[in-house]
Amino acid sequence: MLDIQQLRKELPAVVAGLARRGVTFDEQTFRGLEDHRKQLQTKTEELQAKRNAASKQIGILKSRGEDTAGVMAEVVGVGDELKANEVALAEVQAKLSGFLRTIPNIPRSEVPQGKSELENVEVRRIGTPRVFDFTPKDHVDLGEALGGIDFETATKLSGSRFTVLKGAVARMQRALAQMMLDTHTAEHGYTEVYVPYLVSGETADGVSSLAKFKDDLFKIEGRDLYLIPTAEYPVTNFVRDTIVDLKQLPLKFVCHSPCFRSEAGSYGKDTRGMIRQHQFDKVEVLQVVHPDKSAEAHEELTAHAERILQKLELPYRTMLLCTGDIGFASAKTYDLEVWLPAQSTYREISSCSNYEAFQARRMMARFKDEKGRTQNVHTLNGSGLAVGRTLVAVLENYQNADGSVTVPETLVPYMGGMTKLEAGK
RNA sequence: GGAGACCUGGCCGAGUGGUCGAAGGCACUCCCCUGCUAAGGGAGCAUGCGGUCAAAAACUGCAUCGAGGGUUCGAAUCCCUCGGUCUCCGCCA
Repeated sequence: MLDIQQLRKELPAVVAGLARRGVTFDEQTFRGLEDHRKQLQTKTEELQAKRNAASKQIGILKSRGEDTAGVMAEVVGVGDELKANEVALAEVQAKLSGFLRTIPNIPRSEVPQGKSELENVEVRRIGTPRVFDFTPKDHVDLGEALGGIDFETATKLSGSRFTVLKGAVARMQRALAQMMLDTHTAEHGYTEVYVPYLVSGETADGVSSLAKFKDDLFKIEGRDLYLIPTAEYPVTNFVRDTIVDLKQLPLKFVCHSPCFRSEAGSYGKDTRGMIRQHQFDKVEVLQVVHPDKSAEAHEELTAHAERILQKLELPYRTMLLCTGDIGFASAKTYDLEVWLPAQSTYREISSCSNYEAFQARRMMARFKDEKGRTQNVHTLNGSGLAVGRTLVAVLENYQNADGSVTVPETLVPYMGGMTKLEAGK
């Protein structure tokens, strides 16, 4: 959510900032609602003050045993008038809040202007894609030949966009998650957390706009519960409605969780394989920081995610998303894209965002600053990494001509010493 | 699933219709006193949204005692619904 104070005082700057991401801020509607709100609020509070004063007076008179009829008569009509105003005010405030909560964040100035992902900017490219002396298979062919990926059974159980993993491939997925967790806790200073995979609507709306994105979430029928699309949902809400002590910042959490996405609107996209699934595992890193530190923390957090790719020796590139491709709540986002030889292309495997105070305002996450004033914290998070896609990348990049897959060195200890995935083993 | 108890400020804890945003204590901050890792005295110390204001400070209005409704001139206090916590029974991994 944007800062209402900023909207009141620096509206042109906000309008310009949003225009960069192709969003037209409806000034008319905002001004109309805001004026209406002000008028109703003033009126309502006046009436409340009147009622409060009279009631207090009645209390005093009664305690003295004096007559209260006169004062009573004065407030006779106030109740109804007040009620009407309160109802109207609540309506306007709900509208205003609903309006504001669907306005996306303003991109930072260094975020490049652009319309779509085509205009994202490559920041760096690490590692060189391997040159194969045979035609590399994709993970579907590799996995099925190894007996480790079973889409048929998954489809029988749950329909499309689900996967069953077996044997050493299933273990490799577990190994990847373990390695990521160990790296972020032992080397990067994050605290591991385990969280609910179902969250309330309020929690969901804290990190992003529930109104805008509820079609992307799986909802529990008849209950105010949603399957999390990322651990960001529960973990960022740790600080909802709290005032964090300055000394506690930065908070750094890492969480391994399954993620559930309805993928409504992506029919026909990535239908083959386990690139786009209704359920996948992800290790998410999150930070809650002092506003002065978020830009720096964003670079650091992105480097933490990159470290996993480096350990796995997977070629990747880091993209700075342009204004047209950046997420709703984000002020700046880096995507990490891993090389997939079968597709001869880089595919997103991580997204690292600085939300600045956008989420903090939505969820009332604050801290007391050096001068003792309450301020919103800044929140950041990133995938470190999407485990399913990492498995895909390892299978494809480490495949051999005979269909076996070499286990990346860093994973060997997590695989019980196994150095190669082979069919039938 | 059944029965009962309960939900007040960072924490503990008073308060069952009227000068209550809320006693007291602890914690914390500042000041004073004190020659010793302590004690004493004083002051301050919730959050949100408005207004005065360029802004800060300050002042001020309104709201908030789990959430939402209701009764009332007036609700932390009474009623209803929901949520949560605890205890006992049942059931279960």
